[in-house]
Amino acid sequence: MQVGILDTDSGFVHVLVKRLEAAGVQHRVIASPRSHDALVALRLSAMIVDPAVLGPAAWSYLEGLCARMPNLGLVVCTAPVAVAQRVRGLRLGADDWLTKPCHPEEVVARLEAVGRRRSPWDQRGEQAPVEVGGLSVRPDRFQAYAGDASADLTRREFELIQLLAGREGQVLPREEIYERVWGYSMAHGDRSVDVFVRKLRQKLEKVSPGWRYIHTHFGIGYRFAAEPAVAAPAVEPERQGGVLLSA
Amino acid sequence: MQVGILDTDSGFVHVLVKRLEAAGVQHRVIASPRSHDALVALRLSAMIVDPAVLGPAAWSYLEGLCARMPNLGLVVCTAPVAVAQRVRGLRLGADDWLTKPCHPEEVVARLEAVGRRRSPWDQRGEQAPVEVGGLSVRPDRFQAYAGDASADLTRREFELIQLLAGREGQVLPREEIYERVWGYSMAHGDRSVDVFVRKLRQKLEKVSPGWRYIHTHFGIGYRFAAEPAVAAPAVEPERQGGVLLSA
DNA sequence: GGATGCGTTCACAACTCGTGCACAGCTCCG
DNA sequence: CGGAGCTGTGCACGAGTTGTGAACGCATCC
Repeated sequence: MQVGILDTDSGFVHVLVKRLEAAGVQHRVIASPRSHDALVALRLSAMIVDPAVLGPAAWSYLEGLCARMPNLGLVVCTAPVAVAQRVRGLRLGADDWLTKPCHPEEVVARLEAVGRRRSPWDQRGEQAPVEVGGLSVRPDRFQAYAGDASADLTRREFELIQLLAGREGQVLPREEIYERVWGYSMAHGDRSVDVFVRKLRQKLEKVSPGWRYIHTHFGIGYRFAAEPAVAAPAVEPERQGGVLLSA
Repeated sequence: MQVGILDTDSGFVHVLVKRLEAAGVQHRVIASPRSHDALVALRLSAMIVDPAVLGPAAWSYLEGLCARMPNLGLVVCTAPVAVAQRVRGLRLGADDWLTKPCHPEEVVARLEAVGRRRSPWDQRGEQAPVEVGGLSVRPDRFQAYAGDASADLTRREFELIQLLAGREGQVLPREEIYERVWGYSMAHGDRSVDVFVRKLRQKLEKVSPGWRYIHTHFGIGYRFAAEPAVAAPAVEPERQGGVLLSA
């Protein structure tokens, strides 16, 4: 988990950093506000923010941040403010809202609590393997099995197939896939999803030849379902024409 | 989201319940501690707990709860305690820890923040499938089902059948169909609706042979209704058409 | 420092879907 | 019964979407 700290209170930041180090949490201090794109590039899992740093545009900045990176864990840490402010922040998308002075140990604990919920695939060891149509995806090994064949999966590949197989039969729009796997919203022209679908198809083809698992829905996204590859399944492929009428 | 409230502070509970009602959140008050199994049966998404209710076994009770229901959002709400206690609770698996007195509005906001993260794929409001005369159109799959046969639908096809089937029995004028599905008004001489009706008829015929779902009303538009395809043209049961035209 | 593996981006090929058109078949009305 | 106007159907084109191979940057590991 990579945590970003956006705050100017150097004393607080210093103490916090020491705690994070003690807890073995990766982190980086962000001295001044940055564009959302710049933050995306940092690949953060969570952020600790004091909106005071952001000046008058704080609310819209936070709102934009939550829109751009829906999977970012956001812990706000401010001087005492009215309840209404805290509620507004939480409604906006913040995961927690602490009031200074706060104990760094508690900040870390809350950060971990947020992270625990944030991305289910981080706790993959505890997740039950997904078993669909003769294929099983094992979270504890980053592998896909079918019979006695198996394929190693990279992190992205694993997250992608985990998401797809976990929603067997449903068509997942590209945007949703991107948000859930990558953690932030898709930029126009981004083809990463397609590329990883291709990689997965290649690996699955090797593991379980003659079967097709990831189906394209043109203009929408992808759907996971175990179906024989070539032989025409009951209704699926349309070979249009009078055949239909004569049937 | 079904929320459980486990607390004996009746004043607090009362105010909280009113807030939850105002926010339209399903909830139920749990007067006294129950076994984990009993809680599982309640199908809660989240819980608000004051561990004071639990007596000396509070920690182990909470620990067991988190182990038994890892997906349960857990918001703890106590009288002031030491930081170490809060940290312990959060580490144990609690998602948030509030100190009384706390504003009910904030409790609800934090509950929602927890729910937002809890399990991302539970919260996607799934559109209900349209079920008409043995045919079901599933919005989450972009498919039409009848029995065990199914057909993939393209976006336009799906939107069109969704509209028609959603207004079973009604005759929809071409212009209205066009405006609702295409989003803008039909140019003179545009035959797109007809073409897509044809495509849908082909696919539905294959999914559910012997049935006719999309009926033409000459000069007006189309009507969706499940009717056996009549091979015998002798006695036409289509007296409806004339009625409609004369009306 | 070099090698390897991963994620991303790019360019081009292949494909799908939506649409317009032409013609055939049908319905309604006089 | 015949004609005008709708509707059904097949075909083909083009824009936009997706598949695919390769190259690049970056991090990690030796």
